[in-house]
Amino acid sequence: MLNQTPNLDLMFQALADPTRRAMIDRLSHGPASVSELAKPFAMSLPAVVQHLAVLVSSGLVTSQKLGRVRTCQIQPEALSLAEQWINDRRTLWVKRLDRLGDFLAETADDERR
Amino acid sequence: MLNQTPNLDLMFQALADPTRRAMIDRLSHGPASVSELAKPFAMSLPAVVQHLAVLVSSGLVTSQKLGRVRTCQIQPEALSLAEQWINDRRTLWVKRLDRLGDFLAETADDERR
DNA sequence: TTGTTACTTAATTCTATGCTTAACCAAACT
DNA sequence: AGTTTGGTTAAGCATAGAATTAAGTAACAA
Repeated sequence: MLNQTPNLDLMFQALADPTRRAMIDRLSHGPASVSELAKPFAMSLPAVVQHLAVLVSSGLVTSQKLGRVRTCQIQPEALSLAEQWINDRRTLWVKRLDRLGDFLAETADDERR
Repeated sequence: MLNQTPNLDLMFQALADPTRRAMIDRLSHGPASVSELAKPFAMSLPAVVQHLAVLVSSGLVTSQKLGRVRTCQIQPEALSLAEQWINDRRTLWVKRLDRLGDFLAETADDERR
């Protein structure tokens, strides 16, 4: 059923487009139909739907159709995954800086003796 | 000096490529030269340098040349910015869920009376 | 049943991205 | 001085991405 296997390539690719980020922004306030999502944009409906498809296949958004309206919502676990990846790398770098700081402090300490 | 004005489009675009994420991963352990960065990859040096250029113009990485070797390092504030964007949207969604939960709990409460 | 709404599909166009090879430059050895 | 090392520049190519228009379907409403 789910073809939204979360994948960092697809997720970051999806987030790289301002239209798609605006759509996520909208969805962060609650679910929306395709035409609701499309309203703020000066582009054709098929274009919006293509953007939506990118978001869905990245796993960041899910959607289901009821009658003739398709409702979309954010997938917070997927967002979390992307967030985590960045955080992990950033944290690693900061920890390394800390160790470097310790080392320099120690060296300065040795100098003083 | 800095053409790395952090820009979400460019940052997420930069993060969307596995080669570039691997480069960031490498740099999260400490600075590296261009050829050090290139070593793990089965692609030409110019290709690696092009990836590096994407990272630099996104603001995620900086580099400077000393003699003939260019040293690269991660820019954690830029990473932070991307991380923040995701976190803000995800958090908004979760808060909305909480309010919805409260509402449903209240409604159930009313039912019981 | 006829029209309108809410999408969906398909074909096309144009630009951007990721890669390659070849040639070049300048610092550092020998 | 000559060579290797580390990186840069440029040109070209193939694939992927963002948009368009036109035509189609299926649900609901009058």
